[in-house]
Amino acid sequence: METDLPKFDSAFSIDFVIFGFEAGELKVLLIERNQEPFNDWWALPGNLVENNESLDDAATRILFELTGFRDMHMEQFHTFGSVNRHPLGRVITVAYYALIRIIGQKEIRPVTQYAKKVSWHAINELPKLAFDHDEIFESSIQKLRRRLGYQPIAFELLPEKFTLTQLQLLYEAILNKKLDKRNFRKKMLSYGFLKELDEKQKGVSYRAAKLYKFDRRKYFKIFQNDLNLES
Amino acid sequence: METDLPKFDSAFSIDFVIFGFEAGELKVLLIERNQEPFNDWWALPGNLVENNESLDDAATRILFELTGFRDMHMEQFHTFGSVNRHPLGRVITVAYYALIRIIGQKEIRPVTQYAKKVSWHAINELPKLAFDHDEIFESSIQKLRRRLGYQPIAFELLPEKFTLTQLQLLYEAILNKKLDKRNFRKKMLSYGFLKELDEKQKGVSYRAAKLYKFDRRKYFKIFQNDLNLES
DNA sequence: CCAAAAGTGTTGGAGGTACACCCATGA
DNA sequence: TCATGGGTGTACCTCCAACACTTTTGG
Repeated sequence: METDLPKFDSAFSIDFVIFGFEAGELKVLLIERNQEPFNDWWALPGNLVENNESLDDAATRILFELTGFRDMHMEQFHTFGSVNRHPLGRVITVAYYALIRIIGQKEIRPVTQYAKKVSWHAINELPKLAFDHDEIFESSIQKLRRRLGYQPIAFELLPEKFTLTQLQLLYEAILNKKLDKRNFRKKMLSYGFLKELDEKQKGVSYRAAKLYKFDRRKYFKIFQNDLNLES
Repeated sequence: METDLPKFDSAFSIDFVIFGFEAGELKVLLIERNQEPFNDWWALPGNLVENNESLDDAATRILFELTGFRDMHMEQFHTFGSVNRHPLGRVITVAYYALIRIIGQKEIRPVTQYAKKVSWHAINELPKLAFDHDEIFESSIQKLRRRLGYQPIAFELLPEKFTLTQLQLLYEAILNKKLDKRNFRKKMLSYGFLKELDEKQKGVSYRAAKLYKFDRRKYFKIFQNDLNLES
């Protein structure tokens, strides 16, 4: 066991639950650890926060180092600070979720020395994770579900142009339940922030669906701010 | 300026937004600092996390030290980690809100050496706060508003026996808007988790109102778990 | 022409909103 | 008896849920 972490008796880290949506399934990016403790286990990607960077800056940097992407939607959702969550010492971790568009860019650039492999895992078939990462994941999915109700996060996971069926499948994957097709479409379109394009799906061997775009400007015009959505 | 904080170039703290409800107003407990930086400023109470305690344990301890109360409802809501949020060095703070029943126990026991005074302030008349505490407060009230919709937090702020008008005033204070009396009562009673008592308000110079109790058991029977409340 | 998914309306019920007056009590 | 808040019902409307068939397209 090596202890190459600076100030390891009291360190901050950031751990990421990185969500992607592909083939109708919600997926999470995991790394296979290349280091004790939990060598060979799957874990959420993450790293330590440097002394001269804010949490959000650290999150941006770490996500870039891990995936090669910038400007992903990300948000802090909980901080985990049990004394013994890390066997080698005290590490408090701020958990973020990130939403990325898998489509088109399947190859995540290989990562730090901490990871042997990086790969997407369907959220219904996750392996047992290292540390307290099961708990972190569980917490992330609950937050995601809740925020789906009042923030336009679904569109961060879809390609720019998408069909209503894709959107519905994504909602179903996040909420983990079936929705009624007609009701779903009616409601989504009634909001007025989906822009119908003059374009159709390509390469399918059945009737091609219309493509839509999320109109962020209209969305924010309709919901001045997030909070106006409720009561 | 003294720097008596241990490991001050990278410390954790917990800051509290402690809410109370009194005289129809939502209030927050602030301390007047007795120390540089921000000597004489009002600030949110808080303290450093020790190395051998989890965040929630630290929160419980700190809240007890500050107020003399245990078993208050409290919950972490965000972690603030700008590099320069504390002028003397890097301090990452995990913000919690706590809900306490002011009624009957107006005297908060005097506090640490960090505070000259401790007092309740109506949330609409807050002074400018030290550090980034304005931002932390703002964030807390938004979380509180949202959680009011799906968690039984109002009852943590009211005395055990309360009138429907008190409950309504509390909702109005948190949501910062007027509600319709008849609709509010109808809806609250329709949930079925308020127990009407054979008792009335005392000491008022007008018709005394019926008292109610929150029936936690029924609440959890009705809403198996928090998440079932939505969609 | 077949397989596959796209696309489309109506109805009933629940719940939300708007709204105004009489009642009970203590001073 | 008066001032103060307590307590109550109805009508409308919006939104949600349930539900099945026809259309389009590529192979």
